[in-house]
Amino acid sequence: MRIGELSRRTDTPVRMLRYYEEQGLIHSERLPNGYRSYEDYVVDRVRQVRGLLEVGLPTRIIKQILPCLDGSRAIYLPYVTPDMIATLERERDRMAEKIECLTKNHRAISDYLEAVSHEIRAS
Amino acid sequence: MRIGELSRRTDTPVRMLRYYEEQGLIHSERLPNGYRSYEDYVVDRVRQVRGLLEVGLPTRIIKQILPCLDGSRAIYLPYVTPDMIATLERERDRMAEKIECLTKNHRAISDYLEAVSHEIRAS
DNA sequence: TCAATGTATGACATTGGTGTGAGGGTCAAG
DNA sequence: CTTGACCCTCACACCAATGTCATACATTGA
Repeated sequence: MRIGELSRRTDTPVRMLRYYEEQGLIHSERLPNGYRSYEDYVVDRVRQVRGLLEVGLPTRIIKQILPCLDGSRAIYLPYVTPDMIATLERERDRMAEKIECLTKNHRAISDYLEAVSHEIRAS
Repeated sequence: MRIGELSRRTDTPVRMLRYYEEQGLIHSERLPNGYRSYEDYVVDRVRQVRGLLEVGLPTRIIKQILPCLDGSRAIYLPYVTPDMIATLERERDRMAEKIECLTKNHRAISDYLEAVSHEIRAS
């Protein structure tokens, strides 16, 4: 598919798709006329990238961890450096912290909204 | 306590503490000499603010939801506008999405690291 | 008293993710 | 052949969070 369709299917500005490519997060072939052409799987990848960006990971880190999140991972095992492992462990721990933070605040907001809705019903 | 101690206890640059105050996220009294003076509870608040910033919430939103996360919340109930409720619901839902995304990727990284460590032990 | 440390304000710079627009090709439908 | 929709690259602008620096006052200990 071309960039417009990818943009629609991922609800992502075309500008950003080019940017993600520039940052090495997604890949495209080129049609004879120079247009970018994407494989289907890129749709999912873009969604994943956007999710990770939303939770505060910079593209630099996303680029590093993406290959490990790709399903058929056995291929990558031989290439893993200790450095890479350290990065992954760090990010894994940071993610755990974030999950904890989000969960706590999510519950607090939910409880609050719950209380408010009771209040309204009572008045 | 003064700003230096707060900085140490929250592991936050002094610069940022002043910024958070400017954004209305924390509050300080002033000592006779003009120095900022903080209550103990501000330590926790700063940590909460940093956590929320880390997971991608902008200060504008944090400022809105913080009052609802303060424990003694009954006081705030009468002041809640429908507008505010809408904001809270939106943020609650966005948080849920983020938790899902993080959980998924956290597990993927964990699994990957697990696989790698087995590989290493086997070789 | 002097030096060191902490604090205040204000200004400017940087960074990363975005928005936006200029200027120009491609191509299919009318 | 022209129009309109889509694509290209490049450049400049923007915003929020953060870093850094300059200048100056306060406090404390040698």
